[in-house]
Amino acid sequence: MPELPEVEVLVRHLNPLLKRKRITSVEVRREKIIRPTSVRELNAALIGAEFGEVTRRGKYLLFELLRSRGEQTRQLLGHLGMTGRMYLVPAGAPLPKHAAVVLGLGRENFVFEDTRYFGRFTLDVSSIAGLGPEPLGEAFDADALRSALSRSTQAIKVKLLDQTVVAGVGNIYASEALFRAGISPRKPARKLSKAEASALVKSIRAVLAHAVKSGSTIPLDFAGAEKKDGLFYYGSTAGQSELYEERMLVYDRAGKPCSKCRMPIRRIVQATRSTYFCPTCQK
DNA sequence: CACCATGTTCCTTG
DNA sequence: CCAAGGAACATGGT
Repeated sequence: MPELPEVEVLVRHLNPLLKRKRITSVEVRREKIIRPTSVRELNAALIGAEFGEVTRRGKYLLFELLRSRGEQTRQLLGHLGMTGRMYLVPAGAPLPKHAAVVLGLGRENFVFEDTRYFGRFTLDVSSIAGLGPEPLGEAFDADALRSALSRSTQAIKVKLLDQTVVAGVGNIYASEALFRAGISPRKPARKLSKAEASALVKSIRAVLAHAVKSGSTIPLDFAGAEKKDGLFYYGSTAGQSELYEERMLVYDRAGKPCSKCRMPIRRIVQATRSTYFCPTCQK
């Protein structure tokens, strides 16, 4: 479940679990995931290093690697793609079918599992350089958003997925934020008024902050669960899945009544991806 | 078999 | 150089 809130909750979960743990082995089962880093480079950088802080930038996870005094510290960059998960399991526990990278930490293994293998686990941190502002940070305001959109004729929904405009909004929360702001997803980005940009900034912040708070509150089913593996995933149990979906006002709700006006929610396709909105509430 | 899926990157076209 | 559109990546669910 990887947009900014899911990554943020995962980072908060992993940080205390990984801190000060020493990496004793590295097993790369899918080389694509560490690209452009080689297995040799990854081994050299990781084996013998300890984890420092785990932080987040947009949808990326950043793992600080501490080495003994005098040696340079490096960073490891993680991205969950569409289906990535990261969790700790006891050493010797069976690995899932799509385990991409496994780090040995003594009595535990740190597993990066990714069914579709769209994720990343690499020493190449260059992709964070071009990211736009953090949506929950001070730099993200109506002026910043408007100037980022000023030359774009594309629909606002499509531009919200552009990580250089704002870092961390994905397909679910883009639809949710536009609904809360009362803005049509088809509105050309550069036509947003100052008032609309201001409302959109507020709704993006609210939607993301609320999701982080909910994710942090829900007892997530991480390592230790029996049948359902240990993972980061809101929908890992039926009850939690319902809680999660209830929070969505428009996403994946085509045909269901709008929470404000009861008209049916519509699904359209923009830039090959689904958008959900209320045609009467969103102009 | 068809279509859908939380994301990014690469290629082409204008 | 830039913006925009679309395919590619890979696997699984319905």
